Amino acid sequence: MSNQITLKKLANLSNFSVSTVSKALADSSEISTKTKEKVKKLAELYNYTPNLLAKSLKERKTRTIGVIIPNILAHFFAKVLVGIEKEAVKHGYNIITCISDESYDKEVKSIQMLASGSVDGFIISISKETYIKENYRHLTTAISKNLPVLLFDRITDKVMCDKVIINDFESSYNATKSLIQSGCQNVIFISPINNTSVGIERARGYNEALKDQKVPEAASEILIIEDYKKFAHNFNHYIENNNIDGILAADELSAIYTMNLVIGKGLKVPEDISIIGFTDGILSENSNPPLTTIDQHGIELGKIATKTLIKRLQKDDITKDYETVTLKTTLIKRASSNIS
Amino acid sequence: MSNQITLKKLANLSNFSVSTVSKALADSSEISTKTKEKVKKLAELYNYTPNLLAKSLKERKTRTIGVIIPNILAHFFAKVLVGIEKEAVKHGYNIITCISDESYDKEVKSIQMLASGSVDGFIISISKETYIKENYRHLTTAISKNLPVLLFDRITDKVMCDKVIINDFESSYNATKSLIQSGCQNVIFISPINNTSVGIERARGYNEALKDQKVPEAASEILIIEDYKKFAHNFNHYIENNNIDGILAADELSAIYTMNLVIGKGLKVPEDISIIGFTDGILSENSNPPLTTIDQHGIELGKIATKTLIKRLQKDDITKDYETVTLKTTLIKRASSNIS
DNA sequence: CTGTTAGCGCATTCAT
DNA sequence: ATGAATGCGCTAACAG
Repeated sequence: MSNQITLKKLANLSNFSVSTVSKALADSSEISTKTKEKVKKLAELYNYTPNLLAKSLKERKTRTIGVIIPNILAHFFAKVLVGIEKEAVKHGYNIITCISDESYDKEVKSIQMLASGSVDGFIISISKETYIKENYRHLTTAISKNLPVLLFDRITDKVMCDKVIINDFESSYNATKSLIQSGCQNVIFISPINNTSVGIERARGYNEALKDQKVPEAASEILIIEDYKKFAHNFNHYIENNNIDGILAADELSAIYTMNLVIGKGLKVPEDISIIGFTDGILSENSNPPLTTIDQHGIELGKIATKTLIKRLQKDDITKDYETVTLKTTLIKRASSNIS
Repeated sequence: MSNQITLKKLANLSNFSVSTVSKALADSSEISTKTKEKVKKLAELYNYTPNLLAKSLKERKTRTIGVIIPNILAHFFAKVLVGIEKEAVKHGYNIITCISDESYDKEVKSIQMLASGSVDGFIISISKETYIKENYRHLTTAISKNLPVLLFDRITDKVMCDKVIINDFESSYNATKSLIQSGCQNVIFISPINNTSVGIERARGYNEALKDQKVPEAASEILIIEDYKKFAHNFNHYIENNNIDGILAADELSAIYTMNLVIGKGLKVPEDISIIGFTDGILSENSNPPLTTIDQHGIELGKIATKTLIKRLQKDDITKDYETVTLKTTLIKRASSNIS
C-alpha cells in the first residue's frame, strides 16, 4: 500500500484528537465551525482521502459489487458490463470483475474469494459448465452469508434471488414467425449456448413458432455449435443436403459465422437464405450484409441489474420479495432478411 | 457484509485464544500438532475463510490491481483485459476494473478512489481526453503514494513508470510498405485515435514508409475520424474525387467501417482498394471479405503487463529501473488485400 | 464542543 | 506451546 495521510497524522498536525478530526470531516453537528474549518483546510492541504479498506471493515460494507461474467469477448456481456459499471459508479459503488471463462471451478473460486469480505453482493451470469454440473451451491452459500446475488441473462430456477432477463422465448418465437411470414419454408435454429437457460428458452420459442405457423413439411432442426471448426464442416455438408431458406441463430457470433459459411457456399443472403441473430453488437452492425438482429439492450440490462441489486443491498431482510425483471427486446431489421 | 465466521468465533468454539487459532491456521511452528489439527478441523467444519479486508488492512497490501481502460467495447481492450485477469488470478490477485469511457474526469476519479487503499497498483491505458488536457498529475500522484503504475498501449513520456506497448511505428511502416509493394499507388491512413501516443506512432510509420518507398506523386493523406456518421459523409465524397487504391486504418472498427463504405460505393476489395487494419479481433476475422490485419496480441500483452506490474509490486524501491516492453505484432494476411 | 475508549478481523510481538 | 496485548485506519458510543 502506501505512505497515506491518515486521520491520526491529521490529528497530530492539528492538535485535535482523531475522533474530533473524523467528526469534523464528517461535518458533525457536534463540532464547532472554527474547528471544522481548520481541520478541513488541513485535510485539503495534505490531500487527505479516507482509507476505504478501514472504512469498509468498520462499517461492515464495502460499496463494491462482485461481477462474474462468462466471457467478456462476447459483445453482449461487454455491453452489460458497461451498463453495470456506469450505474455502479453513479451510486458510488465499485465493481470487481471476474471472468469465469465458462468454467464452473473459476466461477466457484471467484465467488468464494469475493465472498470473504471484498464485496457486498454479486451480479452473475452462469457459466455453461455450471449448467452441466447442475450445482448451484456456491450461489446459495453466498446468499446465506447475507451477500445478495442477482442473476442476469443466464439464470436458474434452483436459486431464489433477483433476476434480470429478456423475453427470450417471445423474441425467438417472433423472429421465427417473421421469417416464415416473409416466405421462408425451412427455418433452422443454430445455438452455441444449448444448455443455458437462455439457449433453452430460445429453442423453445423457435419450436413453438414452427408449430403454430403450420408450414407443411417444414424443416425443424436445431444445430448445436460446440466447436466452430467442426460446425463449419458439418454445416457445409448439411446445407448441401437440405433445402434451407431461413436461419435463426442464438447469438451474434454464430449468426455472422453461419452467414459467412452460407455466402462462402455461393448462396445469396437474403435472396436464398434469410438470417436473424441475437444481440445488437458491433458485428451485426458491420457485417456484409448487415445482420437483422434481436437487440437485447445489454447496457440497459446491466443498469437495471445494478439498480435492482443496490435496492436489495439497502433492504434489511435480504431474502424477501425477490423480483424477476423481464426486458423486452427489439427486432432490428437489416439486409440479411426480408422480414417486414 | 455478512454473518461471517471469524477467528474470534473459532476461538470461542475451540477454547483456544484468537492468536493461537490464527497461528494454527497459518501452520506456525509455535503450535502443537494436536492443536493445529483440532483448529483446522473446526475451521473446515465452519467453512472459515479469513476476512480479506481485515487482512489487507493489517498487512497494508490488498493483492488487488486497479485496471483503467478507455473502452471495453473495443475488442483490443477486451482482449487485454482477458489477459490481465488471467495472469492476475494466476498470481492470487484480483482486479478492479474501471472504464474511463475516454473521459479525463472519470479516469482521475477512478484512480483517486482506488488509490485510497483499495489496490496495490494500477494498469492503465490513457483516455483520449487526457491526451488533450495533457495533464498526467493523477498518475504521478499515484506513484508518489507508492502505488506503482503500469501504462500499456496508450502511454506518455511525461510519466516515469513501467510500460508495455507494441511496435506501432514499425507495424504501420511495414503494412504501408506491403501495400505499396503489392502495387498500391495511393495509400491513405485513417485514424480514430489521432491524438493518442499509439495514433501518432502509427501515423508516423505510415508517413515514413511513403517517404522511403518514393512512389511518384503518391497520395499522402491522413483522415481523422471523430464522429463516424460525419466521417461516412466526408469519406464518400473524398473517394469520388481521389483515386485511392490502398487504406491503412489505425484500428479494427475504422477498418471494417471504411471497407463497408468502399463496398457500398460499388468498389471491389481488394481488386480496387486494398485494406489493412489494426487488432486481430472478432470483426476482422468475420468480415466479408476477411480483413488483413495487424495482430496486437492483446491477451499476451495483458499478461505481460500484469507480470511486469506484479514484479514491480514485489520490489522494495518502486521508482527504480523502469522497463518498457515492446511486443512485436504479426501481420495476418486475409482477403482484403493482395500483399504477399 | 472535544476527547477517551472500544471494536471491526486479523497478524504479530511479547510475555508466560 | 499458548495467550495477552498491540495496532492497521476508521467510526461511534460515551464521558467530560
